[in-house]
Amino acid sequence: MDSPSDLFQQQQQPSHTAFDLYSRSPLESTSTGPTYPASSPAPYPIVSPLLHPNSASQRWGGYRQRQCLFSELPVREEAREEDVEVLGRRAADGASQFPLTSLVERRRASVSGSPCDWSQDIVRVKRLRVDNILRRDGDLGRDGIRGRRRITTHSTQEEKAEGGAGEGGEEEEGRRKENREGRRRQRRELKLQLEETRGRLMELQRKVWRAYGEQQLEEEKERGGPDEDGTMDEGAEMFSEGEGDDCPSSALSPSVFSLGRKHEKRDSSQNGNSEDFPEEPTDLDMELDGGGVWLGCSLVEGEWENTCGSDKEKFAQALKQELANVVARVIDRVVRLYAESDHSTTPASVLARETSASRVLAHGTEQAEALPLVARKPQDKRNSLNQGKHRHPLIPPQNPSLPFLPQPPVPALLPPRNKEPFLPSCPPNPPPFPLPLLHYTMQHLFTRSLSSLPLHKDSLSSEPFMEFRSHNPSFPPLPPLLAQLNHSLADRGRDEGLRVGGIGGMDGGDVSLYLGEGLSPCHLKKAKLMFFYTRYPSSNTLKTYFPDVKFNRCVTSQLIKWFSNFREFFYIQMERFARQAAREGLPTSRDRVLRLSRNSELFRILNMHYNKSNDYQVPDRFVEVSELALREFFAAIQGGRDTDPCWKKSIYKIICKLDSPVPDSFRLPGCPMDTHRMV
DNA sequence: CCTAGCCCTG
DNA sequence: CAGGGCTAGG
Repeated sequence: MDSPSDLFQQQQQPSHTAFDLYSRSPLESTSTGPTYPASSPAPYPIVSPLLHPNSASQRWGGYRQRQCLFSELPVREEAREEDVEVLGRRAADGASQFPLTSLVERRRASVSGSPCDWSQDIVRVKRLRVDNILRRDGDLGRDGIRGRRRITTHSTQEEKAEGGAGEGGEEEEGRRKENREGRRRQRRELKLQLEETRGRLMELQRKVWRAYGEQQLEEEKERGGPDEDGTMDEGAEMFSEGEGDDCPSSALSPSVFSLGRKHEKRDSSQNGNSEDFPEEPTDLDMELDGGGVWLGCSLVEGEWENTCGSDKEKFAQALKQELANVVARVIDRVVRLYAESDHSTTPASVLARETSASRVLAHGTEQAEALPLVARKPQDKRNSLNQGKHRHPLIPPQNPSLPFLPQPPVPALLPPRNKEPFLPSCPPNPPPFPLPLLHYTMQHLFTRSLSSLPLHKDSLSSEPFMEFRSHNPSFPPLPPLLAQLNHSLADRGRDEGLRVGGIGGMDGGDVSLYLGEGLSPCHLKKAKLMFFYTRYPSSNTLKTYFPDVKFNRCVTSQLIKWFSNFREFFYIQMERFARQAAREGLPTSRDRVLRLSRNSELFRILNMHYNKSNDYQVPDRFVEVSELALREFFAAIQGGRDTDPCWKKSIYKIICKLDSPVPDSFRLPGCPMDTHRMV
């Protein structure tokens, strides 16, 4: 088993139903904090495994190391917000289309001739650091500054010294002088070592920076040179953001370090415990920067164990904060770099990313305004236009699920698609768009072993998944994954009682939701919701959108049969209401066409059938398609064509061309939920 | 021959 | 919604 699934296992708490999982999305739980995706590190589910030193984090060693390297590069605080923007855009630019791991590795390898260089440097630095700390501790111990054990030893020392003072004052004074001298020497040594360590770190960072910059430049050249409007090179930008200073030596003052330091200071001031930390800045205080360095870096177990209890807690706190921040930033950066490396785009993906991007841009005026000019590249011009049009953060600029609709055969009958299918379900708070992206990103990072989930690059190209936040593109629920991995569970899933036929109620979620094989009530529900988008799904589509189903002939034909039945019901209703309209005459039709409103009986019936629990916002497109079908039936009936035994076939032909892309959230196992409507 | 899709029935 | 018959198309 690869680590990803393990991580999921450790990370996820067992949940009763998929609905729980979906409804307990991080989006929802944090929806009150509008800016959290950018500034608040905590709630990323993906971060949590990192925060458990005993579990997943160990397995993340390699990753942590990378993260450490990234984090030490100059970063300004605002950069995070910018990253969020850029991340969104980049993601829309197709970030999700490639496995991130390969990029990271490629870049990593390209940083130096051999990857070992890095790790060896790091090891050296680490050793120096540990030495440093040990010496410092020793020094501190003698000074009685921190650590209870050290305090006691210190006091005993002092007692001894005082006892000696009674015997001979001069002798004592000399000894004290000696001590002072010794301490000074030691401090000097420490300083020197610190300088050396810093130097190495800088060198390391310089290497990284150079390598990345070069790599980026090369890539720029390859794809036709850097942007002409003076846009910063992304690679350089990545590591010099906000510093305006190419010199990596400024790397020692970025947020990572100051943050680590901040924590320590805050803690000491909170405790008011001057024994733990010196109040006035000393040379040692400077070393906290060094401490920051290794807060930013990985903390090896030995170091962890060496710290005493209270420090542990502080470190744990600081580490958590730091890790969360760093991970978020690193992911953002990697994604951005990664997206940047993708410049071959199909028209379709261009369209998709434009919609997603504009949506992202429209997601919050604050965020949109925070988007630095640097990030606005020429290719985003149209996005900017879009952004201008759809400035309101609550209003998505366009329903991305519709862009690929072929022109309907009777375009005149279809009113312009100006409605917002998800408008009612748009969140009152700015949608935390980076989260789904993060999730997907991390899935890309770690999903290789979860190949059963078709969340790979090609499957995300035309996806309006950002749009679908209300249906919670959170991590795939664990149960299906487990079920896929766990044969006994899957076997149980095959039990007759858990199959669709044997179950009545499914709306509250069912224990059999994700048992890996066969189709569950949840699958049925999902299929019905999918029908809102696609009336004629191919078996490939079905496989794509039911990743937790083990497909065989039987299951496939059952699913196809379901859709066949859905169509049947659909057409029956259309015909029925068309006939009724033909009988009764058109209702006060200003435009002399049959309209299908959401208040109509027909709509109610359709909604009742495909969306029984009414927890899903029926997309406008479905209403439009239904309306078109209704008109076609109506026209055929009025024209007397219904005498032809095959008269429906032409209508079917029309309708089957009106399938629209299914939202990405349907790719996740389980049932997509319009959670917003549930609130 | 297989499959998708429609139709009919229960 | 499932089962079965039927047909068209690959």
